[in-house]
Amino acid sequence: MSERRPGEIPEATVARLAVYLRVLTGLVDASTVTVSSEELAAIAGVNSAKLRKDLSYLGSIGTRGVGYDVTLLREKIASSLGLTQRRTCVLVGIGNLGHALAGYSGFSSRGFTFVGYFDADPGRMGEPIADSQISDISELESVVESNGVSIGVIATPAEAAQTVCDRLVDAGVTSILNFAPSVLSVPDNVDVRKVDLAAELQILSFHEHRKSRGLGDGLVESVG
Amino acid sequence: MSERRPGEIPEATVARLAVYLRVLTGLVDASTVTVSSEELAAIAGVNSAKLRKDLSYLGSIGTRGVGYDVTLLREKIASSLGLTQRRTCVLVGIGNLGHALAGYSGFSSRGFTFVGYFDADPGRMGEPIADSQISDISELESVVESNGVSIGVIATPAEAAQTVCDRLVDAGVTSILNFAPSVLSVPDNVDVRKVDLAAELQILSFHEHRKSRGLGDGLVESVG
DNA sequence: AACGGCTTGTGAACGCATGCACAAAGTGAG
DNA sequence: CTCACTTTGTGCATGCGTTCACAAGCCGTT
Ligand SMILES: NC(=O)c1ccc[n+]([C@@H]2O[C@H](COP(=O)([O-])OP(=O)(O)OC[C@H]3O[C@@H](n4cnc5c(N)ncnc54)[C@H](O)[C@@H]3O)[C@@H](O)[C@H]2O)c1
Ligand SMILES: NC(=O)c1ccc[n+]([C@@H]2O[C@H](COP(=O)([O-])OP(=O)(O)OC[C@H]3O[C@@H](n4cnc5c(N)ncnc54)[C@H](O)[C@@H]3O)[C@@H](O)[C@H]2O)c1
Repeated sequence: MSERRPGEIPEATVARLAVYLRVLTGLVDASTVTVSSEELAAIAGVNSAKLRKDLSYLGSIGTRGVGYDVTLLREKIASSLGLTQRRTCVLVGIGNLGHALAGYSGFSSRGFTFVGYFDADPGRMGEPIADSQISDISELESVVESNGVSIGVIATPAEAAQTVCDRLVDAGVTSILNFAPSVLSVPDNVDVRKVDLAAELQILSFHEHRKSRGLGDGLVESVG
Repeated sequence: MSERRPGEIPEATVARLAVYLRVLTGLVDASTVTVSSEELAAIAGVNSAKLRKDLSYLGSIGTRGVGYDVTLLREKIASSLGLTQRRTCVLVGIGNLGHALAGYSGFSSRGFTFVGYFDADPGRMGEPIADSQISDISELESVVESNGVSIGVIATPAEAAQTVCDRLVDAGVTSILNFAPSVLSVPDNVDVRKVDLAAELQILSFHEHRKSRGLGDGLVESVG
């Protein structure tokens, strides 16, 4: 009953696998051959037992008494994350943030190929961007369909996000990364991840607040 | 033992409070007076029981049979997140991403004031940016100390992140938002949140992989 | 003032995630 | 081959987070 089917990796683990992958790539570059769970966990900033449990979902990869083969482990994680094939993406909303994302080389080096950059502003049409150019949003569907794009990145204002999302989904996109501060509704088969930078700062603000509260006195304010 | 001290809000709840706050601000703008947990939860995209439990950590705010006073609830959440005072921040690393962040108006409108933009590139010194200008990284400490800055945002390359982080912490910053793909070590009293965009795409990639696996056959690939 | 209808606040059950602690399993020396 | 040493993989306990379900409480009506 508590058995987890092979291939069923917990969500929290998946998020950390991406971190391990990055660390391992660094180790490969440094020609490191093997690494113990203790070392790897230290670099990745996690508990070593947690790391071993995470890796155990991929099967038995390590060698007791030795550790993990860096190259092999890296490949195994990449394969689990579906990174053996490059994934095609489109970016919608080429403003402030969109330009930064388009100019970032880290996506390509990690296996993501952007095949389209779309904006609604007619004045931006044709503007060169990252070895390509900005296309009109009207071409979204044809590019998505002809390239079999599976991931859409939304960097439009919040008001436009749901509309853009609907168009992406209708065209066949099944994963969305949303930078707009808005909640998207999508069918069950579509995954959405959001990046809410203002919320990140507010969470930090909360902890600042909590810390400064503790300094003055040990009293808890209570009304009523 | 299972009692939670008043003021002790779970981490998962804090993250959602930021979302509720944004939704409520929208409702205030639309002159909405009261809202039920069911309505608010629908807009925020969460389960209504979860929302009520989240709000219950702030005290008893709603009115049974009626719902929540939008303005009051908004203020209560803002206060819990420590947003009654504006928070001062600095941004380090004014490249691709740094420019986008500096040009974003959403931070200021949500209570965050950036009092310094720093870069190590001498060629960028004095370049105008967001009603201010780029300062040399050597001025970091004095600006942080004289403004009582509590939040530092790092948008430098990964190699520089730990060094910048150490300087921020030494200067008195106690919260850090890190965009560089690197794990930062900090003292216990400092909070770090990281935004790893490539990891976000990799998590989506995992789910794409999982989805496409289920389509072909029910077989699990296993290498003996 | 009593009642019916609605919505909050929360007890309780469940499931997921974390971390300890150790048996199992491999290595290498002698 | 045996033994001492190292490190993995995991059973188990604990804690956190989510969801259900409902008693408690408030409002408007009669
Ligand atoms: N810039 C940041 O650092 C930052 C930080 C946090 C959140 N965000 C969020 O990211 C999103 C983008 O921010 P930005 O600063 O780049 O805004 P921006 O206004 O600079 O850019 C938005 C772009 O989207 C385009 N657009 C508008 N409607 C569109 C549509 N229907 N289809 C296609 N394109 C459309 C606009 O023409 C514009 O180019 C916003 O939702 C913002 O809240 C940005
Ligand atoms: N641009 C993106 O969309 C994006 C996406 C994901 C992650 N990131 C990460 O965000 C970070 C910044 O990305 P970017 O695209 O803006 O890179 P960038 O190279 O355009 O900008 C980095 C800036 O940091 C400055 N810098 C370098 N060392 C410094 C130091 N010690 N002190 C102060 N400033 C220093 C550089 O002069 C440069 O201006 C990187 O770590 C990158 O991996 C960026």
